[in-house]
Amino acid sequence: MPRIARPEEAAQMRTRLMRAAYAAIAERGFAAVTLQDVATRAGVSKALVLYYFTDKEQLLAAVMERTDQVIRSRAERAMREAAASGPLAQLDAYLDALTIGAREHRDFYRVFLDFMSAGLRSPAIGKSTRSFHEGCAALERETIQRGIAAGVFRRDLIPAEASTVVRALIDGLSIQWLLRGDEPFDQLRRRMREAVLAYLGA
Amino acid sequence: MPRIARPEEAAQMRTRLMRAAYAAIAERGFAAVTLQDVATRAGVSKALVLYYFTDKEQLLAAVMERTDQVIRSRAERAMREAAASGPLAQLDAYLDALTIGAREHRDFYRVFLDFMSAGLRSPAIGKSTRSFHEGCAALERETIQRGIAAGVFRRDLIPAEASTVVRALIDGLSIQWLLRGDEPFDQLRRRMREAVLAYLGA
Amino acid sequence: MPRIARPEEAAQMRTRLMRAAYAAIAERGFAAVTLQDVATRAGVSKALVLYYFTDKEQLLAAVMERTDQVIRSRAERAMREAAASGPLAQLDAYLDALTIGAREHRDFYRVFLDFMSAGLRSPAIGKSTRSFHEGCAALERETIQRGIAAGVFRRDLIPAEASTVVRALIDGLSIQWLLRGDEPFDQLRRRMREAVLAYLGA
Amino acid sequence: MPRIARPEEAAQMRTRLMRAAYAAIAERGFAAVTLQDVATRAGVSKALVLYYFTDKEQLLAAVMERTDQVIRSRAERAMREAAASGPLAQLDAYLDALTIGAREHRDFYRVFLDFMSAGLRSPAIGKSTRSFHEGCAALERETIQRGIAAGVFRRDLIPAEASTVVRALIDGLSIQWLLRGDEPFDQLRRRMREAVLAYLGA
DNA sequence: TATGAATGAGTTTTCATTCAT
DNA sequence: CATGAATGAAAACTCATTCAT
Repeated sequence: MPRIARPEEAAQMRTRLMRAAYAAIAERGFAAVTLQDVATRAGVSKALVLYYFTDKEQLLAAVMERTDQVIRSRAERAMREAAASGPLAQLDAYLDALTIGAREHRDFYRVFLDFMSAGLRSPAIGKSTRSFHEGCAALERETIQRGIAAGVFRRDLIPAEASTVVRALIDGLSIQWLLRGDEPFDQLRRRMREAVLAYLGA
Repeated sequence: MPRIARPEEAAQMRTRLMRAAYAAIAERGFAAVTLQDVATRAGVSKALVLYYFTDKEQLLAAVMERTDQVIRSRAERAMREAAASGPLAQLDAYLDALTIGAREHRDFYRVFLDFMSAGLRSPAIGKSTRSFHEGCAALERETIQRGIAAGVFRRDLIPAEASTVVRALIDGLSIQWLLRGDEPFDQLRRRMREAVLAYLGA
Repeated sequence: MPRIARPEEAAQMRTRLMRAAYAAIAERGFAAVTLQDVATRAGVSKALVLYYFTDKEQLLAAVMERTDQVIRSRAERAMREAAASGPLAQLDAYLDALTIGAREHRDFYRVFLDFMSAGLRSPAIGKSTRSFHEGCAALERETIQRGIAAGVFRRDLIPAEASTVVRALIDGLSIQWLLRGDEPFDQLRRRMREAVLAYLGA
Repeated sequence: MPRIARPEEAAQMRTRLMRAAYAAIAERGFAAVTLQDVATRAGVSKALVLYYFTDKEQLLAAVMERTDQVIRSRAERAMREAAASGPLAQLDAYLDALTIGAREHRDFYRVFLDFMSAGLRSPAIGKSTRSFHEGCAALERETIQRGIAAGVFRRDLIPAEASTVVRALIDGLSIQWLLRGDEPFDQLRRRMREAVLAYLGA
């Protein structure tokens, strides 16, 4: 546990290590990642990883926590910026924020898939994956409510239910795209948008 | 690689080992499963596992392959039996066949989540997860086509696209239910049915 | 331990297994040979090997014992047949009998090298390698004595010493030939003959 | 694969491990040596052995390589020092350098015998045993040439052939001495010297 | 702060050997 | 006689973690 002499540099190093770990998980899979992988990728010694994170589990939990924050705040910002343009534009902005690039999306779902699985056994990690799901659902709920109010979505939707369904579509379609391996990213984006809009009755 | 003297007993033992492995994965996770786990659960020695399966990877690949077969053939049978009762009944039969019990469903998605992830790196396993997805999609496509023809589903659906979406709903909702941990199983079933029907425009 | 119901067939099977073991050692090396190797090569089950030989060590000891007998009796016969033609012809006959073919010689020294090493730790095997060395030395001694008596070899030779040296030449040159891997077999035979004759002062 | 912080200490540890391995091979035989043996003998943990050597094969290859270097450089030095005293003295110096003690010689040929055998299947090890043989042959060749030039050895010797024969005598006699187990070391030395001189026609 | 050195606990895998049929 | 099934013991190797510097 580092005594924080220079807090900023410490935070930088932690970020560097978490990024290295994220990349390592995306490439080799959660279970196969070793501290050596992370250290090598970050250009530091294996021991340093455990200097900044108590143990491997803590590092990995921090990775998911950070991933949750990064992705969700990007989505939030996008929605805020599109708030004035109406529910449909806001929904598009949200979906765009979650699918910014093929490489990024592939890496994210590789990592996320592993974390969801790991979260079933590790409470610390489970907390972050749930936080991500719930955070996203909250954003979706908001847009859905507006859309219902604005009359662009079906009247009979229950926002809490519908947001769960929207989330399921995003996860489910992304996972299939990931497993297929060769499907164009644009097809995923189009399909996701259409499915969500169809479900919402837009 | 045993030369099989009594084929039936050999098949029984293989099944016993695959079941033990399935249970072990559901409980401890794909990556954490050891041959010892499997052996202990099956009540045999560690070495016997490798007598029936060349190595750990082969065993695990066989587990996913068998799981694919078991689940899919159950779904197929259910659909065949409901074929006469119309598309809606057939869809219900299909969904019921995929959600026969809380315990079973939880175990299946725990295992399946892990296998999807593992399949990204191991071709042998990837083959089975894709086979499962494609097999299910084929069944869904069939029902959707009938539903469109019978006028109970939206006209503008493209069966190949719609089956992908239905699959996404089933996977996505199941995963969320799994992660939440405490949600009643009936709620998942109801939500799944409603979401699918809403999407299909029934 | 087989109760010898049909002694001849039992002996045949033992021979078959020893031959298979010999070939396996030549190919894979003494240490790497498994009972499965031997069984597969002999076309029988692994368990049968241990039905005819108490354990692996016994089998291997028997292999060396048999090899000793086969090679030495061949050399003896050759020498007996050449007995009338004088010491030089007898020496040639002896050397020819020990170097009947490249393949055979390579296999024999591969196996013999391993057995010499193994004999350092296993008394049963050591007995056979010593027996081979001593048996050969006896044959050599005999010829040397005749050669000295006939005046074709150096007078100052002490047969017991000289036979040891001749044996060293045969072993040492064969081992070098084996290690080099690509040297023509005829070169070994020529060199061996010349070295022996030079040493004996012929 | 340690990045070396203190190169000297690392080299010391590597040497310590190679010595331990050498002793283990001499005692238990190449094939029977385990990493645990080596570790125990070196007074370190099993894992440390693999910290310094990628795997068991690398360690063993390094042992033979080092043995080759140690023995050959001793022989070279001895010959250099005796260079002024004439070919016969140089030959004696060479033979003395190769037979410095019963214990050492026994260990060396135990190890060497195993390595020769192992070198037939492992190229890395074969390289070292060949290097040893060739290096020794080169030294022998040199002395033989001088001896011929000085008129103390037979005129008709071809140095390249003769060095091979000398090497065969050294190996062959040493192996027999080793197998016999109880023969006085001096007898080996005397016999070796006499056989070599007799062959060279001194 | 940072790291190389060192280790212990665990995992897969191999194989001689036993045993019931 | 012969074999497939089953096992226990041991081996190489991996890796998170600790520690001295």
